[in-house]
Amino acid sequence: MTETPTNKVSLQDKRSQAMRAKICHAAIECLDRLGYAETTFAKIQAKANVSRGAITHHFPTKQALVAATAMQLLSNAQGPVERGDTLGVLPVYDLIMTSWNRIVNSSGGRALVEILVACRTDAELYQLLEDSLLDWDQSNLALIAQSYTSTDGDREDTELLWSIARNFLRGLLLHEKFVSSPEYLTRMMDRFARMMETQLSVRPTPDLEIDQ
Amino acid sequence: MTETPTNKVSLQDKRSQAMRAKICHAAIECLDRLGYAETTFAKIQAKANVSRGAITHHFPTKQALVAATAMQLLSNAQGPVERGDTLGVLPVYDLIMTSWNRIVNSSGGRALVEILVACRTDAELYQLLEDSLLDWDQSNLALIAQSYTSTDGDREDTELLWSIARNFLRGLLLHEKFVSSPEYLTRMMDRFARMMETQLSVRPTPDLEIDQ
DNA sequence: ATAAAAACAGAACGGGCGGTCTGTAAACTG
DNA sequence: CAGTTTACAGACCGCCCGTTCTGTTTTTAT
Repeated sequence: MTETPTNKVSLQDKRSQAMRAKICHAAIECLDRLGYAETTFAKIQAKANVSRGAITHHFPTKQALVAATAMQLLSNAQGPVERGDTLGVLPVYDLIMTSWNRIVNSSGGRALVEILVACRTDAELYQLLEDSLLDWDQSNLALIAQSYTSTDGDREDTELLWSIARNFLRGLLLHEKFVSSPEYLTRMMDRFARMMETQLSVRPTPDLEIDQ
Repeated sequence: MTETPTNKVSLQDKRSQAMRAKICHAAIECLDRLGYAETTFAKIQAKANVSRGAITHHFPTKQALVAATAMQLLSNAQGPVERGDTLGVLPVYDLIMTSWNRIVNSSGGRALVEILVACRTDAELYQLLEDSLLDWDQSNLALIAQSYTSTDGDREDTELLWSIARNFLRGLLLHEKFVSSPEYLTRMMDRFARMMETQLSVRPTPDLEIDQ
């Protein structure tokens, strides 16, 4: 069934989704490069090369746009943790390093932090994102717990450790510009990853069913 | 001696400094409660109960005001790490807990994070604060290294560990609103503090000279 | 084919922002 | 005590922001 006769996704839906993705992509770049405050409709419009009406049509308010952008970022940030460059499960050390290099310290990761910070003081934005972020957190922890386990074998401890790692990496993002030298940041990452290695390990019996 | 003969600090200087402190204090509250973007001259003016002219007289631009606020926050955040409630040096576990409760997760700590985030994308603000923040970082690490030491006795390792702790606590601030329950946050703190306990310890020979 | 609805396009607008500018009182200087 | 400087006070302004509103084109339903 290559051709789906009863095409649920109409031509309009496709255009719509493409436009929304285009706008959100531009929003991510703006958030990363300009920060939340300077991320304005005009800037997004210019970067995405779309009209003003297109933006306001799809996103009635700025918070709605940012919330939609955040949700897209979350779904993007979900997968790559486990399947990095290699097909199998990464060693703990590499998991930390890859999370930093590919997820947190990326355009999307930095944009997400901007949004998280904005959520702290923007009640409307917070309300739009609260549920999604809690869900993401849960499923992200579950994903980790599938492939990794605390040395004491406790499921909750595994999740705690990974939560700690995530928060450390996010905090590192704020500190990055004020680190004395790039090498020092490398050493911090190395030290943290080595510390985590002593607490966390790859689950001895990997999942039998591996998708794709 | 109400009248100090060789008065280095003039009456003007006193008024000036008092006004600046008043404005910065209001700025801290605004940054904490409203975030950087919504922290505006008008809001600060209202919260501090001062005139608009007073603010613009002391701080030519918003960045200058925020930078001055940040410097005040840094000097406040420097001391309390070591001498918490007790007079002596805190155990590592308590050091972590106290740092969170009294420093990072305080009005000033949250304001500082807002400023750090703003620095990432505001070149002018970054330039004003770069040196001060690097200096603060150095002296903060030195302060810790005075009272604590890595289990392997290495000075640099001590600093790395404390840098890790600081970044974790800051990251936790971003995540705080999205934690599933307050107890979970407590458990994260406990888990992290216990992990740090295995790496860091109170220096066996405390400093002989203790100021004040 | 035709009507309705959705997807844009872009002008318009009120408000609040950061920054400037002028006026006044207090504090220093000689 | 005169004269200058500093510390405020508050009006003012241009700009840009988020939002709204009115067309125009494209898709969809009948």
